[in-house]
Amino acid sequence: MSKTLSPRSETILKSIVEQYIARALPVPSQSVLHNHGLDVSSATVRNEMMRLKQEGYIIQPHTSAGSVPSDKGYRYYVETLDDIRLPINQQRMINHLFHQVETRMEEWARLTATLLANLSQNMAIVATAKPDNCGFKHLELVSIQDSTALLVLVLQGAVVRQQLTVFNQPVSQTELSNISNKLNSIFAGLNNPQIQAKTAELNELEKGISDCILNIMKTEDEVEYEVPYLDGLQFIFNQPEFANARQTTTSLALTENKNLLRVILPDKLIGRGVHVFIGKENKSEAIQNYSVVISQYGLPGEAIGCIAVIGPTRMQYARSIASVDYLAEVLSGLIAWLYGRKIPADADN
Amino acid sequence: MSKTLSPRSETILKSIVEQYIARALPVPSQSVLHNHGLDVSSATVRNEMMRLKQEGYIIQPHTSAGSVPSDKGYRYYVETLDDIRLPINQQRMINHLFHQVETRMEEWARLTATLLANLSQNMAIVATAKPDNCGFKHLELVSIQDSTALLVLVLQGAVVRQQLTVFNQPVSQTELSNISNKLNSIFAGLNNPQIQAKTAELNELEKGISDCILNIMKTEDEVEYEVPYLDGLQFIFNQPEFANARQTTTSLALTENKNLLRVILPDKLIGRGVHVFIGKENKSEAIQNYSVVISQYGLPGEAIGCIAVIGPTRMQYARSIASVDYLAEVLSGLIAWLYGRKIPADADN
DNA sequence: TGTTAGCAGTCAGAAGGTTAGAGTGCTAAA
DNA sequence: TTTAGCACTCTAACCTTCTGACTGCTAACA
Repeated sequence: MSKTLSPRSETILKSIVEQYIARALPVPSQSVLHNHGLDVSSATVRNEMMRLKQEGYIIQPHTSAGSVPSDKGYRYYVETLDDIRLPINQQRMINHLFHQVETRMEEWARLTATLLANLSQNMAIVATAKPDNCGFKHLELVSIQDSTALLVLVLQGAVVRQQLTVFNQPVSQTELSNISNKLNSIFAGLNNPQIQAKTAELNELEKGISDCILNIMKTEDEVEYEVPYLDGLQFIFNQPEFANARQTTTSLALTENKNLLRVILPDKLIGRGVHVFIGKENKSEAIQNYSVVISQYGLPGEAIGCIAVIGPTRMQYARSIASVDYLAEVLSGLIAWLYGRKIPADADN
Repeated sequence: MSKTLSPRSETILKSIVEQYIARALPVPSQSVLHNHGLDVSSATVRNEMMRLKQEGYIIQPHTSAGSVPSDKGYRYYVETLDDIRLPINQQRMINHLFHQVETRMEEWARLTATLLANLSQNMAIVATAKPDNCGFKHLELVSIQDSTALLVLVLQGAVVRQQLTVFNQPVSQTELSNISNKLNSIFAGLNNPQIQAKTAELNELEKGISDCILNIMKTEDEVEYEVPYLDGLQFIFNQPEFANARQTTTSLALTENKNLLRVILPDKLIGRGVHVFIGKENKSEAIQNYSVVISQYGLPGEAIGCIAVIGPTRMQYARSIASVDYLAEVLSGLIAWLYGRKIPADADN
């Protein structure tokens, strides 16, 4: 899609994008000159800028103003970015922090969200990895009182779900243990339809429990992503461009909180790696003033989660891309480990 | 603390508070007249308002402006409120919704937060009920792969906690089951120090597991409240008084998200029922522009949670108080049921 | 053909001044 | 104690003016 610009044009565009990202003010030709050590006059830069404007890479807010990158300008900038790896010391810091919560899975997403938000200085969203087709692993019934029990269900991928179960008559812990033992041996490793097929051989009480299990598993299968972890909302609100657009921002970031993932996800994330959607490139109108840097993680075909950074189109793309990339790698490594798969070679250094 | 006002003064103050709550604009004497059918002239109202101002119930932003209630004015208003029960149809709606999630405990807090936010049209915080002294109930070890197991711990009050455990050598599911059976019979019903006393009689592998258990239980005991559920942030941001105070609001509501509970909780919540803290009455400076309507719920001495509404001092107190009151009752009923206690008589109609 | 100096032209935003009217505070009379 | 009436105050809206930051263009130059 990107016509190539001459090296000088590219330098100028790059300078404009970077200065605008840094200062959020239209960039005048003088500043471009000053920033990059181009050995030409501001008039020459102006000529080039005129061409960039004609080709749609930059926009002038008004006649006597400097230039602001357009979505197309940002796109060119992102495509010509190089060296977007996270600095080694930050990688080490991340590894260290993840090592500390290695055994507490529920912390993985939270930590990722916090790190991602702070690294990118933008809002971060982390959806936990969900098994594609969740299989039964283990059941436990713990008596809470006479006729109420806590059903604890462990599914594939170490997903734990609990639910209260109320019986018509009192059921002792011994009976509960017998039931769970029986169901554990019958259901081991099965998925929803397979379990459904087995329910014929159960008595009424067991049937009730298995219905409960099926219900939970069905819910798990239907949900596309878990409720995502969110962090760094404050970065969005502190952006100067949103100083007067409170309403818009608010409705985006908060009201839609729960379906935010649906909003930012494009129809299909094709292939692995980091994807960037700039402004109008987003399918959802609600975020066409924003950019999204997003990546899936996990084991394709087994468990897929996704992490993303959302910020103004004027965001630090290099930082965001590097952060998303690295954290997706780290999470993929953890998931692979959890599923007993080989950790990808580049995820553990 | 409240000196009583003459009936007419009270009517005027009430009118000012209510109009200011409704419109967020200083209330002129004319509007007071118009609002309440007082059979006097605006000059008379002005005289009364002058007295209210001198006694600190209302404030004038500037000489030629209408009146705005002070914290003291709001306080008087709240104390003289009557009939602050939730309408029956709303109560029924709430009961219905809770009935639908009765068995899914993790939904209780989320639903409460959503309801509270929407009923009060303000930000709602719900901290789940935490057992005072959490006792061991049940342990389960589920093999994840050769030398990794998922430890699922059920504590008193149907609290479920999970954690991965990594062993030095492979451990089979049979071995794991033996260990969990043994520990279950030894630890049943015990609390942290009691379990610690029993660890002498364990072998190394079991010791590792019990350390893990102790660790989780210790963490549970130390945490005062769980990470609270939050909803209705959008209501705060849409308040007109925060249109230009983005920074302040943001730092309050988002940055401090995690310790928000600590911020809003007064040093000691004495007694049951709903408490209201208006503006400067709050101990934490960060929320001295806000009002907090808060109530504990649960079983005193066994499991205590807390729910609160936070909004501008210009909030709909009647609605908020009624909502907090009723939802705390409903939650208390659920907790009582969970703990096998009698449901308080007034919580289930 | 590309580069540059120079300068006219444009426009946003700040600064300053004016005005309208909303609302009070006070006074004097009922 | 209440009220009419009026002077006074102060904000917010609306001008106008001014400044200076930048561009866009032209004509000369390499």
